[in-house]
Amino acid sequence: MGTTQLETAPEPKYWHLKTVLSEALDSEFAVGEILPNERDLAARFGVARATLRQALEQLELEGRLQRRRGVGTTVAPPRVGVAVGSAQGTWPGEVGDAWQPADCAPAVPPADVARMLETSADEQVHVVRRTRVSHGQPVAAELLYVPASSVAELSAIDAPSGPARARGVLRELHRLGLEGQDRAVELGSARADDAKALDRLPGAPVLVVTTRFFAEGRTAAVSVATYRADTCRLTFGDAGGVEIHHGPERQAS
Amino acid sequence: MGTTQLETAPEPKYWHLKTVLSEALDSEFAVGEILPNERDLAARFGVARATLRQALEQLELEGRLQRRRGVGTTVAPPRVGVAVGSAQGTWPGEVGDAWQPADCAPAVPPADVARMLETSADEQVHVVRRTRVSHGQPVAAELLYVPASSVAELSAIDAPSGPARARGVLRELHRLGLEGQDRAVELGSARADDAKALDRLPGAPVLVVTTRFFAEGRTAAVSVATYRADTCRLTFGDAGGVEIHHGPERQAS
DNA sequence: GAGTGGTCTAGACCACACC
DNA sequence: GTGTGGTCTAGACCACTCG
Repeated sequence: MGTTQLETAPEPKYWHLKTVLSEALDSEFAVGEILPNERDLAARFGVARATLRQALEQLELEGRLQRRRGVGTTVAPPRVGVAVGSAQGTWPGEVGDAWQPADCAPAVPPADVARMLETSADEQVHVVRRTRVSHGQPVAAELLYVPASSVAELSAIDAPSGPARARGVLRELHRLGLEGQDRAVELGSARADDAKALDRLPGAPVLVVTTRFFAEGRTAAVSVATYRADTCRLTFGDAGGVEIHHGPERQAS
Repeated sequence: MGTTQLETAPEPKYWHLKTVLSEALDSEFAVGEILPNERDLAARFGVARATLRQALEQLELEGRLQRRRGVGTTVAPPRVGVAVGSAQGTWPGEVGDAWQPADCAPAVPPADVARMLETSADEQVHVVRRTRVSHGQPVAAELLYVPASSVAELSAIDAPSGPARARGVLRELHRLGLEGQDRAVELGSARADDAKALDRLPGAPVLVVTTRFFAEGRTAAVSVATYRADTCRLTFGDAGGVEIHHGPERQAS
């Protein structure tokens, strides 16, 4: 019989589906447009809904789609560039930083943070909650851990918690001379409280930026900021925040 | 593994399962240890395999587990800190960089890269492939795009492609004075070729680091590096690569 | 070959947004 | 209400690793 061409195509359906959808997004849909619902799309492509969802999940992970329960699936705008700090470093709350202090309360930090702060395992520190908004959307939630030793002059008259306390802690922190900082980025999944602040479901993928602030020869504060991974592109360096637009195509080739 | 009752829980099963498993990993398993297989685990927790898998996927995303087809699910070691470049910036291939040049070939860059390089949409550039190894494991794959105008003196005698060509392109690049660089980090999913280099399945979550190198008043080269998101923590700043341990890690039990 | 994780199906019900 | 995405089930078969 004729030579049958080597098939060699164990490419998963959802992967192929993702490619097809990705190309359709580029050519046939505008940003913000609503896609057909998952049941219709699955039927149209002749696959089970679960398979279709696997493709959609990948596209959402890459920031191409946005899905909202009760609403539908929409085409996401390009990721926004979010400046994550200049090389020289600044204290949280100094002029020009994009964070909005929300609250402050004493708490025992997680073990890994306590290790960086060199506090004992059960020692309370000031925890300042802040959020960051870009283009009208919340993009990040932060917990800033400040040991009492870093804000020794903090007025005992101020309220023990609340936004006023948060401002007081930041103000006292600025009295220290910032000697340097250290940053790390990794992938994580949103805890319930962060998910709420970011308007996502728990478990949503986030970029976790851990910053250590050095002053007086030790770690004076630690910031753990969680950014929405679907909508954010973190930018570093002197030109941080500059417009580097990624086209509709970045991964497929 | 006691049967938790506590209804009134709009908390999804897989989420609760993830919490239970996470705590079990902290207290009952050592790094590298093999977990029971998915069918047994699902039966033990009284859920469908798909639900159990949803919990495992999250834990893998957080770098707690490693799953390999045909082998099993193992407890992952803590993420390795990978230095992603100092603030002052260096050219790719200068002394001390952790990349291994693998290959070089001419190709037309993706549209977004072409935009940064300010080359025309169909103009070929040198594409240097490099890989990065840490602790014996491949952690990143890179494509470095170098327009011909940045390496004008490149000897026409050299081979048009291959490792020797890669070294030649890097050498010529160093003749330019590096004026600055610009970096962005975002979440992506591994293309087929990157997945192979990283020993992962296509679609695996990766951290994409895009670096723009400036020289002579323009963008002299662009690097797109994809890091394994499950095993890597990207570190920035002067103390890059320093040990900052995250998470409840357990060495042995 | 046996055992593993990866893919896929065809249903079901739930939580949420909007009318 | 209706319609959406989110969760869950109980199977099936495939691709891979290893003895």
